[in-house]
Amino acid sequence: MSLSQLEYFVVVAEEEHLSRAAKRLHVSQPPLTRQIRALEDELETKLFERTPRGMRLLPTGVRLLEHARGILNAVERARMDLRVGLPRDPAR
Amino acid sequence: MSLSQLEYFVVVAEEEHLSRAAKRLHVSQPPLTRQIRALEDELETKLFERTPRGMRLLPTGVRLLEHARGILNAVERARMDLRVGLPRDPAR
DNA sequence: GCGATCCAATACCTTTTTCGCATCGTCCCA
DNA sequence: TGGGACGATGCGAAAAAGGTATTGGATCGC
Repeated sequence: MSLSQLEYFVVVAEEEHLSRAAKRLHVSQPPLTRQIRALEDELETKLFERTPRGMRLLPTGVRLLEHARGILNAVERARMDLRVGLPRDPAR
Repeated sequence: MSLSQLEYFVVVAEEEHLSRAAKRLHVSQPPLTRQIRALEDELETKLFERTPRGMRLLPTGVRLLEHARGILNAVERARMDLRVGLPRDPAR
């Protein structure tokens, strides 16, 4: 599980569509297919149901989506917090 | 910033020593040097002070350490939560 | 039914990243 | 001043990620 896989996963989950997600992520569709599949393989769970219209989240996917957003937000908070010169508690 | 970089960082911070950290992580020392440096480069901050005895966390590093542990714990919780068969709320 | 269309999946190759081994430079101490 | 213990660096190999082209399959319009 990598952070980019989680980013990919979140966008695919939001778009319910690999090609649109790929466009949003500025990558091509095949890597997305592979990374999503790699995620499913590693977690030993299907995250999406493949339909002729696109990808629909399965219940396990919904659960991962919450986790993934939390993790990515935490990463973003860390980045913000470390931004040079920013004191620990600017209000004090 | 990648999850493995954060794992590396946490262990180096705990050991205050690249070679010992490398042993714990089952990698060799050079990749550790490089990944830590890559992290510092990306965050545009020094995380460790290099001493003849090893590596000592700088204040920014201490801050990142808290974030890193939180993120890695969140990842671990996600993994646990997705483990097959585990219902959402086993108590109900 | 049948071709066109729109999906995701696969094959194949290229590029990027990561890793390990060997070695270096530096500092400290006996 | 020589040896030992650090982290840093050079370099070639291995692994991971990405891109283009293509395939397979389901649906829709005619």
